[in-house]
Amino acid sequence: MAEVSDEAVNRMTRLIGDADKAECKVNKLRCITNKLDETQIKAEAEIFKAMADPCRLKILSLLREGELCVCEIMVAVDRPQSSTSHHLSLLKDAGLIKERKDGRWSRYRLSEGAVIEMLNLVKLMNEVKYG
Amino acid sequence: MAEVSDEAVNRMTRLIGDADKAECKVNKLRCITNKLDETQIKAEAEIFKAMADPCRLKILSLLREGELCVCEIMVAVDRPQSSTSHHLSLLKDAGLIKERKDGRWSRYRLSEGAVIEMLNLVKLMNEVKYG
DNA sequence: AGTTCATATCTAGTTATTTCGATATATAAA
DNA sequence: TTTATATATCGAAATAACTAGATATGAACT
Repeated sequence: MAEVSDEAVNRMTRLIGDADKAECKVNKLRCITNKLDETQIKAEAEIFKAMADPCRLKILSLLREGELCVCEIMVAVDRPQSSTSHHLSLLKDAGLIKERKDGRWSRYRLSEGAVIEMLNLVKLMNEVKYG
Repeated sequence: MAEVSDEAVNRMTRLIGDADKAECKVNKLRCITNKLDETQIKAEAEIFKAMADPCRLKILSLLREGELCVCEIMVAVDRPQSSTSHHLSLLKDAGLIKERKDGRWSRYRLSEGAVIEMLNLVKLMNEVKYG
């Protein structure tokens, strides 16, 4: 009966008592995670990674006010040009901001869509946590 | 007139031409970021950090199905106990999940509130990004 | 008290990220 | 075509995060 016979099933059997039920439970749990597309999960993690930095969150907040070029952003966040540019390219790769070349300037703006909602949501979550 | 006389203003002056206008612009930009509470921004970044890992995203997805104990989660995500436990404590510290002690078991569930919305939002963003 | 089992914490090795100066690219003006 | 300026990219050092084995804690059972 046991098709998935491994440590996990043994452990689950000790937990539940019945070996068949245990195997069933393990299969069910594995089934949920197997259904999750590994590539998609990674891509989603990348989006969160891009937002997981104070400086980049500041940049996103700034861009809520409108389009800005790198030299304006670096002044606002008070970081050297290379750092600012690097953060911007991470945000761009994650799809959170868009770039528009304009002569020697690169002007950045928020991507249309869910970025602002995301910022609002996390603010809310934080308020709930402390508040 | 120049109260904030530094490199940033000089740079902005070269950009804009007028020194007073430049100072004004720098002040305005700095004002936006200064208004952002450093502590709050860091706390928000911590929340995103907690979500910025494929394994932890899997755990959160799992917990959408309901409360689970560590030994069930470690089976589902196929990681050793210590790693699983570590990820769970990060998620808990970020306020994304809640713990309930039950004998020798620790049972975890999603925090009420915006966690699910966040997961839905990032999924949407990813779909928009690729299509 | 001793044993067992679920979970947490510690530790060290590895890998990823952040940071910023230096350099490269590219546009525009002289 | 030289010069200046805005931005990107490189490189290397510092820091942080992830991983997993080993050990510790703590509850339940004997």
